[in-house]
Amino acid sequence: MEPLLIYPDPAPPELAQTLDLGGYAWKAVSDEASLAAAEPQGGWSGAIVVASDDPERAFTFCRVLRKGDVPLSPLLLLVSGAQLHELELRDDLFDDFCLNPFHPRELEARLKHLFSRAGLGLGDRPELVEYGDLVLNLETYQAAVAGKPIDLTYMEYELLKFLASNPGKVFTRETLLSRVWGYEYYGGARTVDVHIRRLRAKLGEEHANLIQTVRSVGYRFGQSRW
Amino acid sequence: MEPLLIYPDPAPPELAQTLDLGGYAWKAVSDEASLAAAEPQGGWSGAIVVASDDPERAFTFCRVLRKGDVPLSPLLLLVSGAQLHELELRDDLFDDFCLNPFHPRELEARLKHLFSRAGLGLGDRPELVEYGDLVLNLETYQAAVAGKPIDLTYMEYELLKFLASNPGKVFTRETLLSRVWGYEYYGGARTVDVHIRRLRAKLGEEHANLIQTVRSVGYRFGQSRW
DNA sequence: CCCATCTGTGAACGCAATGTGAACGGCCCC
DNA sequence: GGGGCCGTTCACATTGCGTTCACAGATGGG
Repeated sequence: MEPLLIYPDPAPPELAQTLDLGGYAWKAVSDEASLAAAEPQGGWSGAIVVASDDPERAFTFCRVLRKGDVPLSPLLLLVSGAQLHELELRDDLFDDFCLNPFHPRELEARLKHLFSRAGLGLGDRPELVEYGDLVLNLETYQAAVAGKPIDLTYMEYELLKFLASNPGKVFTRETLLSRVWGYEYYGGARTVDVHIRRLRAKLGEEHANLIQTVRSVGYRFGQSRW
Repeated sequence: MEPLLIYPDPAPPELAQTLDLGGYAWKAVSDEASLAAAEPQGGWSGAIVVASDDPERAFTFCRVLRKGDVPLSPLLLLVSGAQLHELELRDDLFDDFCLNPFHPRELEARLKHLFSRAGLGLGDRPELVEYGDLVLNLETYQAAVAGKPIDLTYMEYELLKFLASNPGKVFTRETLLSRVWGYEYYGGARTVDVHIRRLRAKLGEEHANLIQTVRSVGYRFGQSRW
């Protein structure tokens, strides 16, 4: 079996021990940069990301994994109990999570379950985000409105994807910066404005109202559902 | 949102309490036979099966759920730590599991994650403030009276939210200024009057009396308890 | 019934939040 | 190295709306 990818490097001793005892091959990496170099011949079989220490960096790492040429899955996240609330709105970043400190048997059970389900091929449906006339194809990074493809840059796409994945919800600029851009941001909340404006322009006059301004709060995609 | 199916009946008190506190609708059934009869109009939104007590029967129950006309998912399994090994080779019976006794926050996090993955963006029900015909959606910053959306500015919304969150209570203008506008706010008390007036106007003639003037004191939302 | 006080009302002002166009600078690919 | 792409930032225009004011109407006490 191909090795598991562990983040960070060095892996926590308990984790390393559990994996070793369970007979799993694994390799730890310290950051995104060393990902490619560390990748084994046959690729990774899955990943475990420990988020207890530095959640932001861990989430960023997950994001990189998910956006790779071959999205890495299954992805198991290790979080402390106090950080459970941080999982919200980040469900797309991982397949399962486990509380840290963990019970070795629980971790093993989750790994087995994940691999089993991955083998069932449940994940081979085309991943689409749809809302009204808008369609985002997550596999091909293409977007279309009313059947017509529109050309989005990377950031535009990511922003639209996030918004369209949570229709009706209002997000502050700060939230968008941290969830879409992925790092704590210093300065320029206006960056969001500009991207919103370009999105509206590319959506076309007819669909520009898909993104609404909520004054003094932020932006909202689509209509609320009552 | 459609209710969750719980097995067995009666549901364990901690589980019932956690679901109630989390705002989930649920219904417990005692066996496969009573499944059809208990099924709600819109079907189930998911299921939680407690396997701690009688694992065999619980797994049988899961099997029935999975083989129904409409396979029930997501399906969350509650197991005790000692039974983790029983999960093996049964991965197809459930989507996720949680150790029992469980931490309420972990259970909620797993539910949210499951719903999110299932693509039912409905996993997180909108947080609402309701009073009579009035509904405030805290996530979308939208308000509606008798089903009709009304357009509120930021301050109007905040003021109404505060009032509607404390129905029947009388607040002085000073209190409102400090609680809604902020403690450090130095402004004329008449500002409150103007916002109240605009709120009444937007609520419509029929519902303007939701906000009552208490002369020489302040304002009250909703009916007094006397 | 009158006056003091409180509240409702419409309009006006001014600031802060957002829209908009343009320019800068990093990055990658010819 | 140069040129295009794209994310970011800045300066300026615009708009929304929170606040204030003056006055009218309402209320209640004596």
